[in-house]
Amino acid sequence: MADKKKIKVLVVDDEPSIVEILKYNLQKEGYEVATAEDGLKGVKTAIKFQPDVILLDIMMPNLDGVETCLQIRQIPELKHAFIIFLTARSEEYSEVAAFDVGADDYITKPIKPRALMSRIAALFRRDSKKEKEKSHIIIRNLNIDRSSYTIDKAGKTITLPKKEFELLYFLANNPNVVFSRDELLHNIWGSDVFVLARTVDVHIRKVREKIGEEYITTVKGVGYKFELG
Amino acid sequence: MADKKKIKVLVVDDEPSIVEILKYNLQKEGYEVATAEDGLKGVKTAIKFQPDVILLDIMMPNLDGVETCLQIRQIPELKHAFIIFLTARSEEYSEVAAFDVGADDYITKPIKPRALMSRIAALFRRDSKKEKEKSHIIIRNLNIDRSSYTIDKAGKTITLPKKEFELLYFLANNPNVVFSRDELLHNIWGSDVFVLARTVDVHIRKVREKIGEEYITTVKGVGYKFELG
DNA sequence: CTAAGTGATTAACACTAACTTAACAATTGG
DNA sequence: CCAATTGTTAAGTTAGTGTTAATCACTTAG
Repeated sequence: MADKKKIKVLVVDDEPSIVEILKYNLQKEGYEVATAEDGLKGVKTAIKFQPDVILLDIMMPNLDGVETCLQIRQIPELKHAFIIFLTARSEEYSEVAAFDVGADDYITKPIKPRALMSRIAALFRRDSKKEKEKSHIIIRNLNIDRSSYTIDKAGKTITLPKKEFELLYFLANNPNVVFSRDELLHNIWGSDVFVLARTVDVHIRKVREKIGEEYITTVKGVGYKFELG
Repeated sequence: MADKKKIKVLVVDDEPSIVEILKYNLQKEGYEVATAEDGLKGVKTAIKFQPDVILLDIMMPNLDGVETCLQIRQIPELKHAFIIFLTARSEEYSEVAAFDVGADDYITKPIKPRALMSRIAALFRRDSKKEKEKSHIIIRNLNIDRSSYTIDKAGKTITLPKKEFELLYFLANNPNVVFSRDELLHNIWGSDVFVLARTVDVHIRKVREKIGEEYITTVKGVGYKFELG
């Protein structure tokens, strides 16, 4: 949950309807979207926008997809952007040419938004197994297990709701460090969520209720910390 | 699962003679073989060919083995491919770097084809053993049998449809680990199928209906897990 | 070939835990 | 002692899940 950073997608297509459909769906999924209507503008926009993913129509005025891709691949900052071609039909020619110029994937029209969304999501999915292995803290007599959202304490297993768990997990990961309510909100809720700072208090209260009062201490005027020793 | 299907091996090396030797030997052993002459082409070929094993020369033009490996590991469909590095001499550096970027094994030149063949074979023997051992799980009072898609519970035998069974089977194989709907979709449905995440809910519902409510628990905002204890 | 059946997926609506807010009580430190 | 800060409780709201049913794709029986 730490990476709240929005993934940027650039859509380059000369058909406004397709651009709109893609833009709508991408934004709905939480991506930051920029668009361009031809290859030339696509390259310019890419330089400024620094996208993580570029969707390129093959057939466009000014610069076609293949040429555009070539140019984009010249730009050092965009070398590692993921380029996906959109092709009208599965022309064997296009497919081969696309990979030759450095495309990473291609999709044939008509585009099924859901399939495309899930394909893009897959690109950025982290290896969940590895993540899960790392996510286990043993501190004092608590056994905090991220993979199951549970706390083991003296043989008893307690399951916490998401926010409560994240809160305890975050504090336990940084023991003896005091965090203000705002810092906690920023780290756990994310930077684009606006809730009252005192909401934290209520969650602290519930965590204390469930695991005991002796772990999280209040530093008046500052915030909370996980107590070691 | 893919017992009968040919195992696909991709050889990436810039020395044609080595490529030929490996190709010949691999084909003789019954593998399906593709080749590429540098890292860049290797990545592209890997995407199309979807190999199970990738043999990567460390020193190559365009992209060296380490970089190639990194790129390949980015691709979701190739995350679980076995990557074996081929190194000129046993350079300490190479070995460390190779494993750091996600290599599964490495072999020093000069290559002895027979040794390599048996090592590749071993990879899949190991894997298939795991599969076989786990084709039958006994957990809590459930007796989950993959070969017949049935669950035995207190003497009663319940047969589940495929998806429902796979879902229960997967969760039971990783007890106490919470999986998001997306993770379940990718692990059970596969990475190239696009269904709504909430489809999982319906299957969960049906499994619960058939085996009882006490096994699979919901972690709200996260996903589902198989409950132990 | 059609009918009936099974399973998968989607969509719609119902429901509830979790989250947020607000209001008031308790406590802390100056 | 009093102002500020935090604790606590409870009520309101929402997001997430449960559940049912309709639809679709496939298979099977007649």
